[in-house]
Amino acid sequence: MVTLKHLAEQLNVSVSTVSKALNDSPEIGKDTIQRVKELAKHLNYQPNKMALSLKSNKTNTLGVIIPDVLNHFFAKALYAIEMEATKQGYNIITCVSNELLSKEENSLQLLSNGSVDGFIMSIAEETQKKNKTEHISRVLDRGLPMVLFDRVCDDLECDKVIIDDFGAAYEATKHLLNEGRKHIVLISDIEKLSVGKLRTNGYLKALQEDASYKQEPVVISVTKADDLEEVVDHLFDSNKNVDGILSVDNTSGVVALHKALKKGYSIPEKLSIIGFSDENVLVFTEPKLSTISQHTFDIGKASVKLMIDRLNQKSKTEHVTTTIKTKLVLRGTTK
Amino acid sequence: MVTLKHLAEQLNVSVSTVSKALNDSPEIGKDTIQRVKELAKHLNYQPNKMALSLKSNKTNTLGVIIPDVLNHFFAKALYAIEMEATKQGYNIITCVSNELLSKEENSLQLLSNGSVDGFIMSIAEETQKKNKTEHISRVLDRGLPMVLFDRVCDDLECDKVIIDDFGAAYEATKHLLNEGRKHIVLISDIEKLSVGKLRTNGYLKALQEDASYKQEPVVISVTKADDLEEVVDHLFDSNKNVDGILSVDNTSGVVALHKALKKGYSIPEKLSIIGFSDENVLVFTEPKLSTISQHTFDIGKASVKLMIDRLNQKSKTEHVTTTIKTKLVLRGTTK
DNA sequence: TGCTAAGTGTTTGAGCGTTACCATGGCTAT
DNA sequence: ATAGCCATGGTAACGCTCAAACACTTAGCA
Repeated sequence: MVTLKHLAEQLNVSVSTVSKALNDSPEIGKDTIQRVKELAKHLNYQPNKMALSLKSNKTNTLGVIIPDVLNHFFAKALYAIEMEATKQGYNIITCVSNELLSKEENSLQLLSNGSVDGFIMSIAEETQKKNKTEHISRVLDRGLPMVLFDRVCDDLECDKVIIDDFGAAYEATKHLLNEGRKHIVLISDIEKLSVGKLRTNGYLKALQEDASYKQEPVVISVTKADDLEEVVDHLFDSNKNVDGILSVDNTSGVVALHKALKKGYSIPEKLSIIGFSDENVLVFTEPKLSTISQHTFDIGKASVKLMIDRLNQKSKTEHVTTTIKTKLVLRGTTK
Repeated sequence: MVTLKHLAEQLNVSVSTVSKALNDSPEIGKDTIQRVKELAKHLNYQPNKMALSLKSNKTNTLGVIIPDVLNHFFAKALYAIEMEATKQGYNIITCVSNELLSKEENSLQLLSNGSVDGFIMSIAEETQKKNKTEHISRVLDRGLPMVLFDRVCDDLECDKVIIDDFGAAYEATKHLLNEGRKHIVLISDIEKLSVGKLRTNGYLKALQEDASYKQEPVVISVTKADDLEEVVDHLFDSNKNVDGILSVDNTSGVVALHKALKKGYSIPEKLSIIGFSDENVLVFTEPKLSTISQHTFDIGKASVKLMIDRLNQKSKTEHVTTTIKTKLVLRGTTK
């Protein structure tokens, strides 16, 4: 690895002259600057990142902790974060918590040693269930900025990027009601998460507000351990007259659609289905699933922006919560 | 941030005493060690990563460059890499090349400044098409180790993790032939990639070896720009008698299955389909797609292992290529 | 003419947080 | 006394930047 010292020796000047020359300092003569730069280019000199970070106490690196890369939502968020971070001159160190509190604690711990300038994260399922946040507060106390996205925690004082989960589910349910649906079932594999609860509440509220809706609300909660297909089968068995399904997670809408088609429901004539996701699953369904689009890319991008704003201003301004708009996209599974 | 200096001041000992105490040096008295450790724990002291890296010229960080996080194969590989790296005490800096040569060059360049101890990467599509590898050689020349996985390049002297693409496709085609299929079509959206070509060759070889197979081989190549569904429609139109489909990429098998069902083919009686992927898409199909399983998790894990082996031995041993076994998993779309 | 003042281009030195090596001082045992 | 051991302190170095110091030139003025 070629260092300033090497350059300095070759050019018979001091290390700091080389340093200043490379940084275009006005203190240095023009010809010297040129000589230095030429040699630097020729030897393919790269300033050592670690030395820079040590000196400046800035790493230009963000820690990103997501619960699950195999979940398309998080993969896309990660993609957006990586894109935006790169654009802004930051690298990202990625950790996957695997929905586990312990891994989350571990990752935060390990990266809080000057490895990163801040964290962008979405909280693990276990963490939300147990409602443990000390590990996060500890990071915050150290003065490391943090942006939480999607799965946030109201108790924590930091910047956040969320969507209007309640409103989105409310609007989707409203749409089904306006179609004249009389037996709308909600299915969710995220009922334990903050976002899941909010979406369920949106559904309940919409039903409750509609005086002409007679049916009791039906919330079907699936856990990771359950066999999703079995649950969906059971859904149809125990709700013979179902004419609307709202899936508030990534995948159950697709499964419900397949099962419904197999059972001979005519879609969207007799049964409407609305899913909750980005466009990833569309290639897999026929007709195309109507969905609430989360604009995942914008969520990731906004998270990075908030982080960089925070890093650029040491003055401790109020914490910001950005809400990304969702959009109900009607395709083939709604009237 | 609490440093050795802080601890030293508080304890009225020198910095080097603290350093040695924390590292359990036999030079230091037992009681001192204990006093130091207690305070360190109490103040939540963390050794500064940057200072350590600067000193030791080791970062314990790996650069991971993948073409596309939204592709399930790469997401899973990334997951495996992250898991294994964490287990071995390494962090990963993730970059997404987006299948672009320029981003790949950029990422390698930016991280070759002492940010990482080595690279694990899979080559971008554009890079493979243009067959440009100088940016990779440059990294290798600098002495940074690199492990290429899946999309490799034979010209580069480094460790590699691959699967037997040729053999896997050959075996799958053989299976279709053994079922008595007489008109087997291959569909691929990765025909431009090294792995795609190998798989196609496996298919061709199997057909060629079967004297009783009369039909000309049909290779349908889809590009990103094409509408996959249209192409599949066209496949069925122009191959009325198709009775076997081998999809050598991640998604086209699922689309083919859907279209075939819609067109009324009875599967697997009249038509067999074999896809090429991990288990991710299964939840979306009915019947379940038979696939060649790539053991993506093992690929990621093996990549990290190779890298760490390489890092732990400075003696320049021969470069290794690990081949991960594939497995033909027969489910609902084959007899 | 001689001396200071100001400017120019450079070097020196300290410090970021660590650790490795060497030095020091106090003690005991011969 | 002095060799030998123990516990600790001091220094340099990793690669970098920044403030301060230093030469050396030129201008300004008595």
